[in-house]
Amino acid sequence: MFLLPLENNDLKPTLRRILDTAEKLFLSNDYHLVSLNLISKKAGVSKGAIFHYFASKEDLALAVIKNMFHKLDEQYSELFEIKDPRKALEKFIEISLFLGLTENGLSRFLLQISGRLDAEKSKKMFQEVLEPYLQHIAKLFAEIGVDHPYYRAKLLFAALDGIGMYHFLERKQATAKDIQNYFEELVSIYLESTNK
Amino acid sequence: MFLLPLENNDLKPTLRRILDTAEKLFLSNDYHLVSLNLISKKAGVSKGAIFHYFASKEDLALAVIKNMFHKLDEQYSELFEIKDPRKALEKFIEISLFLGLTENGLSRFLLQISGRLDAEKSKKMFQEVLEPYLQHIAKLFAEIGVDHPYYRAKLLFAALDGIGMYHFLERKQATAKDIQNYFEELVSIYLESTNK
Amino acid sequence: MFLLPLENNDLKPTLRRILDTAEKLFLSNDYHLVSLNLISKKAGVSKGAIFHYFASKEDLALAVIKNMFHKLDEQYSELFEIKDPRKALEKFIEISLFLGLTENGLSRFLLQISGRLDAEKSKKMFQEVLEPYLQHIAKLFAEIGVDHPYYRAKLLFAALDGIGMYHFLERKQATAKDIQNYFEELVSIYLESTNK
Amino acid sequence: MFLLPLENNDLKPTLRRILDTAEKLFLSNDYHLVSLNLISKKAGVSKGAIFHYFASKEDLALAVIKNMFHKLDEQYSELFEIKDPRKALEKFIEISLFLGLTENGLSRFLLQISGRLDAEKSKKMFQEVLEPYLQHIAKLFAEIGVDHPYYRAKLLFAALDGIGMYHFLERKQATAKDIQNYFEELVSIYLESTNK
DNA sequence: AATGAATGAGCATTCATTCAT
DNA sequence: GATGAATGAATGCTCATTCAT
Repeated sequence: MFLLPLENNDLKPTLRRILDTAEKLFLSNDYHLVSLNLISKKAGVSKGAIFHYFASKEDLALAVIKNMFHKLDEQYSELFEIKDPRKALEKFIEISLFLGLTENGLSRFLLQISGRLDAEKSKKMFQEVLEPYLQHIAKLFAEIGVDHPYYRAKLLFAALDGIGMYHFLERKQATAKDIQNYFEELVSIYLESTNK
Repeated sequence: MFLLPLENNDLKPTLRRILDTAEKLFLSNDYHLVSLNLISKKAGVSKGAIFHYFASKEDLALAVIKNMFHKLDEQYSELFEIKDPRKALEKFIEISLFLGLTENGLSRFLLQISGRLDAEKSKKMFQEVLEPYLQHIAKLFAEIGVDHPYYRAKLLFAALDGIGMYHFLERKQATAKDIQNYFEELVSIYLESTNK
Repeated sequence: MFLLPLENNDLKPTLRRILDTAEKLFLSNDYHLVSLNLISKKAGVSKGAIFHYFASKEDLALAVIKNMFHKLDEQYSELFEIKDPRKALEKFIEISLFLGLTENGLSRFLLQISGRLDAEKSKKMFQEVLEPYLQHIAKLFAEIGVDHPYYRAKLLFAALDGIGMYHFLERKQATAKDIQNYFEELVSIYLESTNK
Repeated sequence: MFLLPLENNDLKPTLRRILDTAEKLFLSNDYHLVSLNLISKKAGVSKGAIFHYFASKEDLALAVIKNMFHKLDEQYSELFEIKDPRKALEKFIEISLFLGLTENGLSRFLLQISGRLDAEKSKKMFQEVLEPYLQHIAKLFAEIGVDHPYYRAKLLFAALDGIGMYHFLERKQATAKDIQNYFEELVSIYLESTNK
């Protein structure tokens, strides 16, 4: 959708295992608790192999983030085929809620990595991986006549990310009922309150 | 407001200095980068003194969180005097936006500590420090006739926390104009779309 | 003689052991082959203890160097009581030959540490530990009427250090005969060729 | 002059590049900072290629040393044509001063490699690369009637090497004036004080 | 002959924690 | 109450070396 396609199939098996293992571990644990030792052990490769492919742990983390957004692109690809902006936004909320509440580590991971980057790099990461999504959703909000479409898009993203975080804090798996209720509320308030 | 009062004045100066220093450092830096060594140096107390008052670093972090929410209580205390629920919610959004966008470290810190706690402890922390606020805001939403007041309250909190996080990722200080726009959108989204 | 006295007796036993062990190891082995692991093991202290006293391996190495020059000061202290500059120079050569040929690692160690320091620090180290000696010897050469006393002092130091290095390369312990011959040559050429 | 001729032209380009790159890097950096990775990258050959030609890093370093002394032979070759031993020695001092003060890495490199070799190998290296030069200069000293020609030769070498080392420590580029003064002093010290 | 992926031992350093004083 | 010396496990990272191709 927004990022260049990544030929996952071409990756060397060792690299493949490193990326997959790192992703799984980074998403569900604090960055500092995921040591390269742990990754190498779980991935069944030597620690040296990690450094053969990545210059540093930070580099690996960044690669994992990009890789994840590539995968997200596929999940969101069906949005493009929806012509009606209101329907497209509903679909976006539906997909995001599902992704955010089932696999809630991405925002947390992003936040933590950002805390280790300098301003320049963090901004760059934001613009590379998040801004394209934001722009797209803002355009849809503009089409349905929202006053500040970019601000509203950001608030929607914030709410979606935030909800995942709250469930993480509560250690409460969202039920189908929860998701249904969030969905109804979100659609009701973010999409219906347009023509003020 | 929601938490037991803490007799700050009674605190021993050493303890006082530890808590204040730890708070300042934890809020603006990654948990792992704030070593007890650093805290003890900046606070001008010995490392041993920290362990005299807290059983572990985690314990200190938890104490800092509680202490911060006590201070937040004061900031939100004026909410109580507002009778009109709609006005009270507007005030809440206004205060939270200001706090969240000027000093955005709290949610990040909470999230990071949570990542180090087991399910039981994280849930307990959530219920002690966040749930009371959520309940209060949910009650206000109920008063203005919202369908799922608790879900809406959570979505509002999520949006407010999330916005701070996005500005952190972007490394972009929110301008007065930004805050104004967020405020208008939030009010429009969360307060105007009541009577469906 | 040139450096402030160091109250060795006041040193904590742990620090004492670290310094002594590091000195012994650094003087007879390549810097990189002397790991902190090795030092801590041979000294019978924990690795952490080293970092309790020194911020880095480089810091420890620098401390060892200063410590050694303090000890050298004691060896050279008798020079001060000699009034006749020619006799003083002879004594200096005698002491230096003995020290340089029996314990020949100092120059090598100095050279290697210097290679790891930036220009500023290396120059500073030179001026702190070597320059005072050079100045003193240059003054003695001036007194006996040498044309370029500072250059000659440096050449004498260079010859004395260099001889130690050559014996190190040859792995040849200098015999009493060797020392006697070097002494005669040095005195003959550096002290007799004055009045050109 | 002293070493067997090396048919540089016959060397395979890969080997040629490895040797040249390694020499440049070893002469200006600490042995441990010059990794095979670095050499292979700078030389534009694979790491495996290095191991194709040399059994180990140490082996490569030794080869570089031999190669360098072959090149030095060319620099000193004009000495042979000088019949007057005093003139030959002056020429030797002049060349050595120039080489030692402009490119002072050789002695340091030799010393460092020696620190990693066992006694046997270091002695062998000394005898192969340095001893021939020493013998030659000692013979010249003998011709001008010096008492201990071999000791004096060694002291001259030591002074020449040592001077380079001092300039390295001081991080002070020798000026034309410095070289002139050193030259005058060295001639005065080592050549004028013959007839005791 | 030459590549470069992969290894694993080793390194300097960090840090929460303990404990004698 | 308070100090700070001492510990030792763990971490990110380097690097010479091996080996299948």
